[in-house]
Amino acid sequence: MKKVTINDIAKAANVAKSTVSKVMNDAPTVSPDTKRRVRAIMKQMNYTPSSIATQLARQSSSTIGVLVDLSRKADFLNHFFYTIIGGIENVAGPLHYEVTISNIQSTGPDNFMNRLVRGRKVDGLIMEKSILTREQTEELKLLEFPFVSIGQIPGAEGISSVDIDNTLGSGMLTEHLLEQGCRRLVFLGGEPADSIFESRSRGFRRSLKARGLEGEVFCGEGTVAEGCRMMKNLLQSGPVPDGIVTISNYVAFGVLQALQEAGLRIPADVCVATFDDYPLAPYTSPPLTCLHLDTFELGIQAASMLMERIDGTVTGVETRLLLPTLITRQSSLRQPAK
Amino acid sequence: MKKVTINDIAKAANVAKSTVSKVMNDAPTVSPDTKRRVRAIMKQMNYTPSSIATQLARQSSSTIGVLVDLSRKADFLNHFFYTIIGGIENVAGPLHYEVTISNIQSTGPDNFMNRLVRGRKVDGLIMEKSILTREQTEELKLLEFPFVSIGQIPGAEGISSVDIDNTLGSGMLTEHLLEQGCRRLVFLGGEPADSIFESRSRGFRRSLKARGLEGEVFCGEGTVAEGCRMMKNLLQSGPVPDGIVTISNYVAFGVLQALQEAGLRIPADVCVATFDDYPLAPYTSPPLTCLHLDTFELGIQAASMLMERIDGTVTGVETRLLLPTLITRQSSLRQPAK
DNA sequence: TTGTAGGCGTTATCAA
DNA sequence: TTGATAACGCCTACAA
Repeated sequence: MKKVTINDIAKAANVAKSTVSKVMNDAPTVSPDTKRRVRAIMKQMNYTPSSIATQLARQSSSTIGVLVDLSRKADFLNHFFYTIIGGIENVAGPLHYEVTISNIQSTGPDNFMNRLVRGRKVDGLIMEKSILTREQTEELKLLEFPFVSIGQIPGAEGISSVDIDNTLGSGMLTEHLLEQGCRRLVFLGGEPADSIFESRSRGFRRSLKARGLEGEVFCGEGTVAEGCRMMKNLLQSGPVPDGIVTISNYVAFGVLQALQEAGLRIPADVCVATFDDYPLAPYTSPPLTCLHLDTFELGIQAASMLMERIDGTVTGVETRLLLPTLITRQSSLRQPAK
Repeated sequence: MKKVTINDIAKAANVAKSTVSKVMNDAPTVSPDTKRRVRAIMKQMNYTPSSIATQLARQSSSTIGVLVDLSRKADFLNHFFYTIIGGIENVAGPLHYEVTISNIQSTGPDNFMNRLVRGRKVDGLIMEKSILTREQTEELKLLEFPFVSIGQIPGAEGISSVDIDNTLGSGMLTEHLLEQGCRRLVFLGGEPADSIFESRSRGFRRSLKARGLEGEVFCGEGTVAEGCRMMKNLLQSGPVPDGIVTISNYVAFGVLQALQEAGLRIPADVCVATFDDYPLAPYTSPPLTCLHLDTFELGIQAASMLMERIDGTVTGVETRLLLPTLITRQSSLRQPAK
């Protein structure tokens, strides 16, 4: 596979290589005639320009980087990664940008800041909210390097981000349960350190307060086992709640188990509604009422925000919040909708 | 952010830029003294070499491409993508290779073959078995372009690939059920056109035959609903099987539902064992016996095979098969292991 | 409308 | 041990 370069084309077409270059970029200062001729030769010789040489000449990598922490296995990203990447590629591709995945290893001088940012391997960066340190975000801002966070970074101002509107989302779940006649609501969450727990539980409390009600919030590991344990505790101590909002499908699954073991009827005795809509959620017994999060759109928005910043169209800080969708199923439907 | 180049360093250090280059590559023909001096200046001026310029000079992109079809939503990759990428990055990263994800859109002259392969944007390619056309694989072979397939391509010879040993895997599941005393076994699969169905059902049949037994094989869409439907059909027509091997967690989930609705006891009346080990599998009722597939290792093997071919260490065609792991849970354990 | 020449930031090959 | 100098393959004034 010997590579044919712009020079070969120039020779074969009997023109200067600058003319060939102009043809490739469809410059208006080239006669239609030579354009045709050069193009024919390019096709005939099976020529494709070297993207690397173009990048060097243009001083742009035409690549956006997606930074992940591959050492974290049970990540939010784990389940949504493919879809998010799909969304990103969906806007980057048509703009002739490549998407590269980079593991963020802080080890040595080979870290992403040097490799990708200073080494100009990428023109911009997208990452999950919690993988950058404070210093790293500051450095990126200082370098005026374009980047967009997926998920809002709590406490960090001046960073553009896209996120699901978690607070609104738990409001939707909560109000749905209230509409179904629930009055003693409980929110079962995950890791308290995770900012998602904060925003979701906040929406829960706020919705209740708007109706003059109150509800308790619990947190744990966010696993099936933990959801089950938390629910069992609730059943033993104090009055049994009649509506449960959970932070994830895992916790919801544990809750369903605990309730069934206790012989409670769902949704007659207790309604359950949860964040996330995993593929199996329609098939639990009973099927789970879920809040669907459009992660493909999350990727699209993140990438389009980034592209705006890369080409300089937009400079300011911006946060876009996406609306979740409530999907009602049996676990919360007391009077089946018609 | 004004960029400091090799020239700036050369000037500041009072040496030729070729010397600076040598220092960067730790050439033995540079005195330790100047090395120290140049390095100090590089650090002081916060210099990082331009990877693009390096790539052009070295005629290598130091990038491997992962080709996916992002238009296919419910893909095998959907669930394992993150882990596979993790494995790939795990070998590419330390070798200073970047990993870029590319959507395979055949549209126009902007297809991957031109953009990535001919445009030399990547040094090699990894893709899922079924996204390349026959012509494309032939063209890659013709160009002697390094690529590795995840999953064996049925009928296509001369392509290096990594795969789970599916035939062996269904053998493991089948024999496990036989050991538990099952005698009337059935295999419930997915799309018959998918080569995975072929290899997995083959292993099922082969295992039974080795013991002088036979079992029926059914196929469908591979969804929960379809699994449920297939199982119900089985319960109505003919003798009820006492052991079910399913091609995926989805089908298994449907099977569990059907069996429970029919009032059959698991595993007393019917045992269930399935391919794949999704996060919720330990929490179904009863917990599912699964065949765990090490997708991280899949990524590792694919990437290391590719790297061998990129640097020319290995040239021949090779297929690596990975051993799955049987994880026994209640759905198939008649006499609880001690 | 086309061609010439220099630049993008490295690496590599020789001389010095 | 170092330093010119020419690649690498493309883009972009500017000149013809």
